[in-house]
Amino acid sequence: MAADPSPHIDVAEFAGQLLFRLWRASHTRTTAALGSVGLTPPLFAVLNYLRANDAPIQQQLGSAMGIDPSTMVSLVDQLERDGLAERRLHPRDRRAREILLTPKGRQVLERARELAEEVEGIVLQGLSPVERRRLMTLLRKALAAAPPQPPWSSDES
Amino acid sequence: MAADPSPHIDVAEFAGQLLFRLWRASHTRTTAALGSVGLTPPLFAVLNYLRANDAPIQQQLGSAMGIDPSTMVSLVDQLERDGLAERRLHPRDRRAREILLTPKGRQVLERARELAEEVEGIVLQGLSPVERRRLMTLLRKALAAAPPQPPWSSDES
DNA sequence: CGCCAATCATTGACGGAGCGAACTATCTCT
DNA sequence: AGAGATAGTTCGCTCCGTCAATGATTGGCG
Repeated sequence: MAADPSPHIDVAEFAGQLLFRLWRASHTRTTAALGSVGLTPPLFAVLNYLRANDAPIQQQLGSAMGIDPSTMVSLVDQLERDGLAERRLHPRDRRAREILLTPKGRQVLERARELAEEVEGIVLQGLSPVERRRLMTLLRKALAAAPPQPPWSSDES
Repeated sequence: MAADPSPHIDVAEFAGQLLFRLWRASHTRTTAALGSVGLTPPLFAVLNYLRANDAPIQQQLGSAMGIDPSTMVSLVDQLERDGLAERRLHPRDRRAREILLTPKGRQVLERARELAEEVEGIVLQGLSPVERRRLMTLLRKALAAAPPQPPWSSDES
């Protein structure tokens, strides 16, 4: 914490770089941890969304989390194949499929969430509980005010 | 900040997800902005490293930023092709190549840094200057304490 | 003085992931 | 009933990163 203790830890100067590095640190470990319950970060993100929002259709799922519809197909396929979620015909719109968490999906998700929390604890071990909360708050605030995104797809976690 | 104001802004609960989303917001715009000077985020990151560290060899470059050596080859290739950097034989170790910024590389980089700052201003527009600094500080602190990474490669920005 | 393991850079093959376009079925609106 | 929009799906393309193998070079150790 003095002048420049370690020569080759270049101080990343831009927020994007810092965000990326810390995300990557988190992502690597999260991927490993989730693997033990058969999940990947994107699947985990989808399950979390399903946990909070009841029976969304795929399109909602996708646009809410910035995932391309065609990518969402394979994600839901995987969840269905593993018995963690299932498609159900929408009662009023036969084009749409509601996505539902299965009991097994709920169980696996809860376990996965514990694992994710552990990982988070490790990744943020340099911060006190107060600082962690501050960080989350700042991230959320920035995100809420950030101009909206063109549709994307991808990782999460 | 009350109960649940907007239904489909799911509050991402995990730090990893927040980091990812904000990074993605930054990354998309950074990519677009850097494109106007012929750069990509990884190239930009490498140039920044060269700006701060004089004449590193490729292996230093790679390991310092967590980029796979084989990936680094093509990155340096691009920089060399565009005349932004060049390889030079290491005076003492003929296996190694020192990477050097060219004058043109310096110019382009400075311009790119201005662009990156603009993007940062947009992405973090929801935060006051004080909050931005706080965010950066927290990110740096977390990163410094985070357990080291297995070698990776990839984006940055 | 000469091998031997380790290291740097580079290449090529492989696999995975995301994206855009095209297609079917269905809805909505008039 | 017809026109245009929308949900989901499929397919192919392309880009990127990873891994193992290779060639040149170094440094250590008999």
